[in-house]
Amino acid sequence: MLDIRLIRENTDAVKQGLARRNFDAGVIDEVLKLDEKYREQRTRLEQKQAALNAASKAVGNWMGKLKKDPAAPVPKEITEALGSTPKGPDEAREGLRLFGDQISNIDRMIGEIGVEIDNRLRMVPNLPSPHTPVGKDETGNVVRKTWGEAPKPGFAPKAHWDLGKHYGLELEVGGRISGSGFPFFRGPLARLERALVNLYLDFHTRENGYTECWTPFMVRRETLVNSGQLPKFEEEMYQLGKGDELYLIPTAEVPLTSVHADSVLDKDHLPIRYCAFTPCFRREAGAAGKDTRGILRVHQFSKVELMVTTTPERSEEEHETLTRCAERVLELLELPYRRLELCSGDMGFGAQRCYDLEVFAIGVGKWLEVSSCSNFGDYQARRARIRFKDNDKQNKLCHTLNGSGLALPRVMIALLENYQDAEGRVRLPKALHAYYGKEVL
RNA sequence: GGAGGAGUGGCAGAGUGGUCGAUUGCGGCGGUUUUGAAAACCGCUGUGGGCUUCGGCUCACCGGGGGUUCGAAUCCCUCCUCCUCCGCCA
Repeated sequence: MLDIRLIRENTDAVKQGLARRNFDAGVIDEVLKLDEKYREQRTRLEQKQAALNAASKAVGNWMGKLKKDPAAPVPKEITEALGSTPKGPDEAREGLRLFGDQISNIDRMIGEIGVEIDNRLRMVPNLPSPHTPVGKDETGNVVRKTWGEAPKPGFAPKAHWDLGKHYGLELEVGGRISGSGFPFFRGPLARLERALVNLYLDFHTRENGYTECWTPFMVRRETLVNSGQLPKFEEEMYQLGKGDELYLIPTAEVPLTSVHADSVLDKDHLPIRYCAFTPCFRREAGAAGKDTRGILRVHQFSKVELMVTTTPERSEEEHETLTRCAERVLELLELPYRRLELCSGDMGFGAQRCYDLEVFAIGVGKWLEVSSCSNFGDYQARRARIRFKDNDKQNKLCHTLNGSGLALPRVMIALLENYQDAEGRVRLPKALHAYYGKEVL
């Protein structure tokens, strides 16, 4: 979430940033009003609390003295807290009890205001970086680079949903078992899935210095709040019932971001780079009917995720590096792609800057998003309390970044469609030969 | 699933109702000593928030939440996590 102090002190800049995201900044004024009230009451509470603490301490001393001298005077702390002089210790205790109740009431009220502020703040997206192009929606995205050429076969290329039938793409089976959007692969595609995962992980761990992680696929609600999926995207999430209160992860970003939640990291250990293979579960609630043929958009898919925790000074640089790591996978697979820089209006909730990688698949004739590389700045770190000890010995918030490296289904689509020949054979790129065990699918 | 035990500052580990935000050790920082280093000795060393005349003042935090009490690390309830043993099962 955003820094309340930033909102307080740079209100206009915050509002302008949010406006670039088409976010109604009205909630900012509400937050500011609540914040003012919060601080006002907090000061009041602390004064009373201090008086009570002093008086409570004095009670102990006083009782000790009373044992030796029944005429020991009432300590001034008690008189000050109560606003009057009690006749004896019993009256003092009774008075302090009431005083304490009063304090709890204020405390409760402050707590409620705090929750109100938090709830609102959690719904406010991150501010776009100054580098982020300004735009309303996906039409404002900017193509930063294009790599490779889409093959131009001398025949009409088939889409993967037709081609895939020969290689074990059995959507009806998945549908029967679980429902639509849960693909079932038998034989070649199942093996290709495994080959791709291995290639990705080997590449990122051996060449790019990422540490491989294996994470839980179900997480607590709190974990989703840390990385920003909740409370905003409740309807996207699969949740387990029967009192388990667990959610299926929509991406490995979720568990990976929480690895260092609530900790102060050693600056010398940064940046920390993790990669993890996990299945991802998404309801895709908002995207009904859009690009759903074949395995273009599914409820369960595999992905290798890259995640970096670093210092603010390094995050821009790490963002470029991370994006390059994802791009190089596409280059290894010799698939044509382009890098889009998302504009302010199209960026994900927590991102301050984001690149999407899209691969071109000739069967469907479309650019398909296979990776989204985001720099979250300190937005996630603030929620998850991920900090580092800086040279000046201050604890500061880390910056977090992540990106897919890569998502499987759409890469499979591109492999099938771009590498097909007139007879429907699919010749695999060199990098996959050893992993797949054959040169053709 | 059953029975026990434990969660305290960067780490280790005291503390069972008041003067404890917390003894001590290690680590870290600064200093004395030394040609330099080590050793020894001395001092400092948690986090988050509010107020501030920027000198400070103050509140909260001993796994999370709630309660008892004038007062809780300490007592009670509850949840979470870890460990040990038993059972069951990949």
